[in-house]
Amino acid sequence: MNHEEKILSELNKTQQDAVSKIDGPLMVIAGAGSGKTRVLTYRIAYMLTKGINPFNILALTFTNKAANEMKERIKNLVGDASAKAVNMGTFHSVFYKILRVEGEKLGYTRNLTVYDTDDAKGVIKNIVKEMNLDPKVYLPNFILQRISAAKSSLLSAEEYARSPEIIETDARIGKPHIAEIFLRYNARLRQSDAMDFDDLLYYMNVLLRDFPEMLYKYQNRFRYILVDEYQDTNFAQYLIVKKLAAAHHNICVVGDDAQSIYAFRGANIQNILNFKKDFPSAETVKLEQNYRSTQNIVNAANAVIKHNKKQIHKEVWTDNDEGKKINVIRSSSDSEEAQSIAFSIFETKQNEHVNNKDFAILYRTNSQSRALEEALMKMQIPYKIFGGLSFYKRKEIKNILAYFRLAINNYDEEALLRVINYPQRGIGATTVDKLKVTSSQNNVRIWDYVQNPDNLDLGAATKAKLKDFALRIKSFSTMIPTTDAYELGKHIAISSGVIQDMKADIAEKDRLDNVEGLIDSMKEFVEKEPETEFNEETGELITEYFPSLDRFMSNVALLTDEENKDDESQDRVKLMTIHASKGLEFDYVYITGLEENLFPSSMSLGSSAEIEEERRLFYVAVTRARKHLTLTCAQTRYKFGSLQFCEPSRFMEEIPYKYMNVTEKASAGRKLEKKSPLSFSSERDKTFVKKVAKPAYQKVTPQEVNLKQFGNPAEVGEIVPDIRVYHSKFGYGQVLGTDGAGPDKRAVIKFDTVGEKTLLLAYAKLIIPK
DNA sequence: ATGGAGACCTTTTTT
DNA sequence: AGGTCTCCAT
Repeated sequence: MNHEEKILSELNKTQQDAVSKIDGPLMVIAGAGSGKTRVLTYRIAYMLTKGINPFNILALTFTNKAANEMKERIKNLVGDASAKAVNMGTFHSVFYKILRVEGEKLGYTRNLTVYDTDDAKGVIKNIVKEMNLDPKVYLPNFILQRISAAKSSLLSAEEYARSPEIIETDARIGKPHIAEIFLRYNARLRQSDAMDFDDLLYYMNVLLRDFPEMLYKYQNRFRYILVDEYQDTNFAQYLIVKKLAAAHHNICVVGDDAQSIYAFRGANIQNILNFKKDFPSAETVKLEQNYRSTQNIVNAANAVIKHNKKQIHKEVWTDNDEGKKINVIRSSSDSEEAQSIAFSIFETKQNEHVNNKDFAILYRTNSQSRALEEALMKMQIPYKIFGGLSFYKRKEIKNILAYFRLAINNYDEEALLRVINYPQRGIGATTVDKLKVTSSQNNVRIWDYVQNPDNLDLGAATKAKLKDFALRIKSFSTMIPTTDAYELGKHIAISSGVIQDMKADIAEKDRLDNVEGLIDSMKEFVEKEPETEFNEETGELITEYFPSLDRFMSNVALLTDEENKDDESQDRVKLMTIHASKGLEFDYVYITGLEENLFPSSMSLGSSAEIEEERRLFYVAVTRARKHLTLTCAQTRYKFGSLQFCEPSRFMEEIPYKYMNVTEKASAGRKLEKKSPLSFSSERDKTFVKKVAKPAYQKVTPQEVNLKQFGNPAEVGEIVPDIRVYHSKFGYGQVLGTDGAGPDKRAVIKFDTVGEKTLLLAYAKLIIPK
């Protein structure tokens, strides 16, 4: 059997169709758990064994996680080299790479910075302020949504300002200056050599629209296009894909309309519904066999999604066992809900000899994670929160990254404003305001004034401080080409005073650890085998390059989450929002907070379209489970610090009772007599409320708890050859030897799972196991 | 210029 | 409850 046949032999008939039809347009409607990722990865592997150049394949995903996972799986099928060479990533990251190279045609440079949502909001806040508008009327969030919606539908700021309908709408809602803000916002970003998330898609469209040679180049480069989660693409994404595929027509889109959960940010289900119109010769393959879940789960999910009117017809079915009934636990309060989940996990682990990592707890909003964390801590169950306050969104990380950004791109104004007085160097709000005002009046970049403040109305001491700051940043900038990312990162962290500032405050310990963690990751970046890159002109493979700070930053810019490659080696319960769980699967799943106004969210009660999106979200949640599903809800919950009464979610009642098993929990764990599964008399509700008691627990940070189970933090002096240590990222290992002294002392450690690493002890946080 | 006290708002979901 | 913003005292 040759390689090709082997690939096909591991698939069912419909999957084979989806994999082997590589020429011409194809739409794959993939039901939940039907092996969608398998089809995508096997399809790419199949193409590679057929001799297609990986350079000509473009695979677009929605999240970094999905891209990494697919890359990993293709590697296992066809080997490292060709897997690496496939152009694979999120829409945003792939187009960012292209725009860094081609952006000069659009007036940007290679140092192009990406502004995240916080940066964008900062810009808007400044503009609202300098226009003397009421910040309560012109809320940054709202403005940004308007701008984002416009850009996602490829409407420029000028077109926005010219459109009578839009102007009328904005006037009607009492915000007539949005158009002006939009114009200034774009100008400000351009001046900062920066793009926001939506710009990456918008300008990619401009590039393909206004530069025929670019269209030609990328059409020929990306001869085979695959798009994952097609139901979640917005207009800008849709049009890029359509344009790129227009020459060769080798486009395969994979999606499931039932799992479209991003309409709120502009995703358009019509894209998948209209695929046949755009590509009349398109074939459609429907994957309907679910390999993931038990019959109970599949049946329940089907019953739920039936309540939606708009959908592509499909019958998802499974050959798997009937499985256990879906558990429903109703608790009196949010903290009790969390406790009963923790207890259920504990019990299941005992009875079925399974691991922590086989469990996932899903919730609608990030704020629900707190109660769950507390309960898990109390029961000593290790856990990991995915998403939420992601690593790269933490203040200390953003601060240090702002230094890096500013060193790379001196015009990055948001980065400049973030660090101009951090750590404090006597450049206070008054000075900064003066800089902002003068800069916007004279249309001069703030950076230029910081470098040369002589003509400004400022005291001599202040001017000296500004110059000093500029010189320092400049000195970082000049080091970029010659100093690797790790060395320069370390240098900036220290000589900017950031490290010292955090060391001064013992309460900043965790933050310091995070910054040191970032610098550790820079060391890894410098040491690891370089990513394969292409020379844009020749298509030639480049594997050797200098691991400079700007390269590091271009890799990090669009990461929204910590790398979690070693997830599976960490035995922890997983906590995440349902949105973040899309595409993943777990043996045991808990869906929490099934209450009206929470899930479905109170924000979505306005229209049936929004309720349907919430229902699809619930469908996604249910179909994450392989073996067993538990639904939980509480009768009271703290919201904004005050106690709220909650009704069970309508979604629970959409699951036929025959698939469920209902448990009611009072605070003492006492079982209550039950009548109908989900209705409670108001009187009983009151008795529940009385019993709500705050558990007495000691407030400890997750880090502390997680460390405690492994041992005590090691002093640098304790690290000697032969001892066993634990590292939060690499796990257990043995010290082979040490080298250097003082802050430069290093240890070579052989880790059980990841092999030998050299760590700088001042940065590595090692633990001596109990 | 800085820091602390108090008012105020928040919660969808993410690249 | 927790974070951010505003105002006032130092």
